[in-house]
Amino acid sequence: MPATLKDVAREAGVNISTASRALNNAFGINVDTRKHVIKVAARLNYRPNQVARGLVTGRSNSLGLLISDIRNPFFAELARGAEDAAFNAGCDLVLCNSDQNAEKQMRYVEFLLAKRVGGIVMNSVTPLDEDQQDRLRAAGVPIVLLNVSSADRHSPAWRFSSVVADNLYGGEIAAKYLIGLGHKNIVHIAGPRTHGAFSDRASAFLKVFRENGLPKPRVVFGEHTFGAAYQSTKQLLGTDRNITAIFAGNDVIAFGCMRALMESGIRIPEDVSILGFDNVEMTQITSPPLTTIDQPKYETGKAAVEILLNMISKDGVREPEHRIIGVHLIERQSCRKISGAAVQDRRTAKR
Amino acid sequence: MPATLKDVAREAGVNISTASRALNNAFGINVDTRKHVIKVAARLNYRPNQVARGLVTGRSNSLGLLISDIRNPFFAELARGAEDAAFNAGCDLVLCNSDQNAEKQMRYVEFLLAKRVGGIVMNSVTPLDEDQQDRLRAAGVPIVLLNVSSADRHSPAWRFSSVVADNLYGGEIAAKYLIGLGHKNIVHIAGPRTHGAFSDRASAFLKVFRENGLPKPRVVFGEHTFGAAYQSTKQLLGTDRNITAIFAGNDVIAFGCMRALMESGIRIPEDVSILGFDNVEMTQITSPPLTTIDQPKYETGKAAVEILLNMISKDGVREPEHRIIGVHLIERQSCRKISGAAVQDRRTAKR
DNA sequence: ATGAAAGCGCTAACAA
DNA sequence: TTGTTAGCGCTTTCAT
Repeated sequence: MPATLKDVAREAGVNISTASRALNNAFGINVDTRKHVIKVAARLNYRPNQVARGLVTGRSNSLGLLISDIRNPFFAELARGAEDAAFNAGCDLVLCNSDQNAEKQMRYVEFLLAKRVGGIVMNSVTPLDEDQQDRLRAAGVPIVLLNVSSADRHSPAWRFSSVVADNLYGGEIAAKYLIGLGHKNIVHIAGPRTHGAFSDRASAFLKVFRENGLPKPRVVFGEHTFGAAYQSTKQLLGTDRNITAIFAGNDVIAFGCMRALMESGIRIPEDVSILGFDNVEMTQITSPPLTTIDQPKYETGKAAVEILLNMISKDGVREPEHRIIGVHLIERQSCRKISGAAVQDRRTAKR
Repeated sequence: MPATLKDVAREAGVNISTASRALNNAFGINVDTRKHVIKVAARLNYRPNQVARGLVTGRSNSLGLLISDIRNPFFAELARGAEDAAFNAGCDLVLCNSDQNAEKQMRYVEFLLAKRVGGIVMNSVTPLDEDQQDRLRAAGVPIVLLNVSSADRHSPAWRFSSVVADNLYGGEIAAKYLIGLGHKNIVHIAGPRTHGAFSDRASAFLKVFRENGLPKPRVVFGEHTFGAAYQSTKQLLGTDRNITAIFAGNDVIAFGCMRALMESGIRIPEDVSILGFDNVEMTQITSPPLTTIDQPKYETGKAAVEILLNMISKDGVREPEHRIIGVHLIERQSCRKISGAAVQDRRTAKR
């Protein structure tokens, strides 16, 4: 239905390849011819068929973004950063929600591969088994991983690029902050243990206690959703009423905790302190505003597609690139000092 | 680099068209031949090139989703509904953030058209001028509009399909609810006036006052962002300290208002009541939990791509399809009764 | 049931 | 500077 290059060429009275050159402003073409062709193209409302172009050039100018769920505000921000970067480079972004489910994730990958996307930004690959990971690697498409575990990243088999927040450092400052506030009965409500970001935060968190000879806090792994966190907290409250602080694996989990606490008539931070992770926009408007650990989400998405684009351009075999995004504590009002405790001076600028 | 159909055919010792038939489980092919071809294809890790297939079949199995900003939780939910529906139909979704900017929106459309997407789900087209709208229509691609104004929808020139929340009814119940609670000094902080959803809510809201001979509430149009709403509210507070209720154009706006109120030491709902719109997940965890008007977001996105898919399948000229999604009040704790007022019994089940 | 051949819309040598 | 030609990887007549 739409006009083709052939139509333009015929209408302009030139050869199809001349028309192609005119429209792609290549060298070696008469200025007037070009002007004429362009005018004809405009009149016919010609739009170059990217599908056909992709077939011959072998490049598809589309990228895949494979995350667990766009409804998670963390991923929404990240996706926006990714999309902006892609758009600036003339690429489009195909959105895929895997729900962190290995089978679904793999189906999406196959899907993207079949579409011949130029590259894929995806959640950590850890839910995938060895076979699946091998197939991924064999596909030969540039891949940038998000939320990789540092453990994975140092494994010799690791050949993908990655961009991750400094979750180890984040877990560490979380522990130190809560300990510094004088809390003794702390629980860490984490996300799925298979998820690099959460496992790193948890292990670094625990490490601080271990290294200081402090009793090991309880850790509850689960889905990183509002509902799951709500349930976990409710359950926790049934067995232990002496908790004074909760370190949530991320802000959404923190929100779920807060909800459960509120419903049980427990005050924040008077009765229990809550510390989040991510610094999602909504943390500013909860009551009390959530103290949390900020990680630049938009920049993470942006960096991921920049690396991807970079890998695509130099399409030889390249060393994978790893980028670590810094995190820092944002003190708001959801954590309180236990009386008598010495508080460290690690106050951070409130943004 | 990846194996092609030709490779499979050669390796299997059959003609390329036989291989094609075998893989597409068409009729008229020997069962054993098929099995053999399939096995070879698997061994070679063959993945049919959708780009090439699209070129010959003329259909691209990708859809475009053009919204203002995925970071808006409303759109994130909607996008998820859209993506799920697309995936179930074997299509992929290209994500585009227009920032509700006409020029950017148009560039994205051109982009999607050049990719020969099968159809586009997009925000209302109202920021676009007549010329642009005509070009859109002329492109001949199925389009489903979101957030259309009812005014637009009844205009004879309107030839696009649409799915919209019942914003008129929403604005009406908002007004009646606040009036019923006894509020006299109400402000409506709306989104952009060019945006159908917001203009409908505002006009229906005002209509109730007009029809009841009540003084017209002030309406402030602006961006539908946290920051803009925060600013508007701050400004409002500078000029008028007697406000008792705010009807926010959507939940994100409501969050911005709440933040500004909190900072000014104004209590919700003791000093001022706040009513939102959308029933975003976070409304449950604000303090107090936000009373708001629910609209099914996931379903909206889902319905939009279903209509799109429907239009694509019957690719003749078809009557545009319009779907209206019901809304209803969710009473939580951000609105209070002004003493002495008669409260209507319009309590709705808390979900 | 299978093969041969044309062509989708475009780019990219190679000629002229 | 322009035209001719050969594909990119696939589907789809039309023969066989």
